Amino acid sequence: MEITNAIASFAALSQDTRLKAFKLLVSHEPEGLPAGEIARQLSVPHNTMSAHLAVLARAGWVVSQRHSRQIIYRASLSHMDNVIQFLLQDCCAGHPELCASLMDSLSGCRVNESAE
Amino acid sequence: MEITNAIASFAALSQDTRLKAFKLLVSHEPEGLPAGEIARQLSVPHNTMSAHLAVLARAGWVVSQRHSRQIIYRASLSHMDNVIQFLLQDCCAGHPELCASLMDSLSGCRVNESAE
DNA sequence: AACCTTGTTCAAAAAACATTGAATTATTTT
DNA sequence: AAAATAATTCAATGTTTTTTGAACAAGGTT
Repeated sequence: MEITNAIASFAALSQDTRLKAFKLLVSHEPEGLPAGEIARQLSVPHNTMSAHLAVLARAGWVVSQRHSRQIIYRASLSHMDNVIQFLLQDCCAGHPELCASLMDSLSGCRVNESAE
Repeated sequence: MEITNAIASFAALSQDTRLKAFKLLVSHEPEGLPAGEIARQLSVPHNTMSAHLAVLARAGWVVSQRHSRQIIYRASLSHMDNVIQFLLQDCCAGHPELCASLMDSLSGCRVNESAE
């Protein structure tokens, strides 16, 4: 991930409505939600929400797909992965102990692993 | 991590000079760097850099400590851990497969692990 | 075709943020 | 105690972002 991309990604999540919208979409994976439903749930006017969703989409956090009259938004988990990788980049190299601690915190999610 | 805190954290990294400064500090762990040296390496005026470092510190990305005339800044790896946990929060629960892929990408950093 | 629903785009005003010259604080050296 | 060094704070300016009423576009329904 380029630094320009990372800046846009962080900027996108640095706003209350957008961060909430993204979290909402993460918790509604993989079905997604229509734009209007997101606006309703967050009590934000439609056009305001639309502008925020456009920012999230431009940054890569969400993807959208028209489904008859509605436009369904979904969180992009792979983008989240990319951003986390960007943060960890120059870190793991010199400091594997941070990665180890992160892996510990993630260990509750382990799936398809033989050893516990 | 509270959402207010997360917003401030993302806002702090959504600016070119600050993101570069943080990355620079990450790659200089655990010694850290004095404020002036950071400004010099990024070709930014001292006072501008000072303002940016204050934002990073307020958000929790960096910590500082006076050392005679200089103020040494260090990246806070634990804060980075917290932010990543915040992002993964409502995600792992329903979708362990993302965590699995993340763990795969982190596997190169494994340390103190018996099985490869 | 007229109408309703769902969403986006436009434009203009308000609010928040970035930048930097000048002044200030803290520490060491002479 | 004066000077030099390292860094922060202040204040003013310019830039960007956020918000929202109004207009527009696309897709269905009657």
